[in-house]
Amino acid sequence: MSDSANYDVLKLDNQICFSLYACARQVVRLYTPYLNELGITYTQYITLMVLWEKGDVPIKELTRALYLDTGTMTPLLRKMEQNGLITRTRSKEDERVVTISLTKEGWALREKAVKIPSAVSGCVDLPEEEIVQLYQTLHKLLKTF
Amino acid sequence: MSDSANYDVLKLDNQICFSLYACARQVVRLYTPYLNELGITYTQYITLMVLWEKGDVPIKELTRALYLDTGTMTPLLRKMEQNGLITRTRSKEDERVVTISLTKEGWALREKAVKIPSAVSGCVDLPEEEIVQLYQTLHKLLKTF
DNA sequence: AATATTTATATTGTTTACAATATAATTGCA
DNA sequence: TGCAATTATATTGTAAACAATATAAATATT
Repeated sequence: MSDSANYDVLKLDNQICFSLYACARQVVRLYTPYLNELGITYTQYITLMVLWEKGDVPIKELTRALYLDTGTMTPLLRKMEQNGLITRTRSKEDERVVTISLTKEGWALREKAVKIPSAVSGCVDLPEEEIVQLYQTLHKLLKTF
Repeated sequence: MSDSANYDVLKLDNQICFSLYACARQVVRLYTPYLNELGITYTQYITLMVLWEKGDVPIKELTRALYLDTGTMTPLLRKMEQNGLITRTRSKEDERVVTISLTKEGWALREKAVKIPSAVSGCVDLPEEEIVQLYQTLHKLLKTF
């Protein structure tokens, strides 16, 4: 078998990782036109989701919730601050901690954003049952990391 | 309900897109240490997979197979060319077309890469059945794009 | 208390990722 | 034939994404 090693495992179609990777990018792309209307990117959108839900959040908690690196988070938050969506406040109890808060503009975007999920889910053509199953599996997988 | 609009749809946990996005990045990360040993990135890896399977491939076909943009593909291929993994040949029948071929080094990587899928799948802690289901759903979804 | 370790954030450098636009070759059609 | 669309690739500009490292504050340890 040395010569005719079975390379089937290296076929793209057999890679669950690739389908995850490609699907994720395509689905994010479905959001883009809606997010453009709000003047935000997808990563900014999910950051806002955490803030809308939890209020003031330390950067550390944001990176954990979004599975992102500080090297991604720092410039992202700088941009959002420039755009007037958030503010940074250094904690007084622990000077290392920087807490992110929404500005009035940041809160206001929520009203518009609330229409996005249903608009996008209309673009995903899968039976409800399968979506639920997908959702559950992905969450289970996510917890193993 | 105007005032107490239901913002639950904007919770991160309710976003199938987010779980896709986060899972994809985490799974890609599982590959990184193995790919580092081969001196390639994940995107280079999936590009190589197409080439290993199909031989000479026009750029157009690569972008289609990988769901990537030419703005991503061009610098990626330039890098792989610099690293001696591939060559570019402009087609004689159609001067617009550039065909990518593997060099000896590119082919040689296949021997080492063949061990990666099983190594990584050992890191994914999900029942076989659920993985199959996930795989099928993702492929179905991918075809809708 | 002094030092080592840990923790939270920031910085640097490299590689994606993609929209928008450009360019050049090919095809379609009036 | 001649010119308008189409097609394949490249370029530009912006924003992620992450490893590796740096920095400064807090905590633990001797």
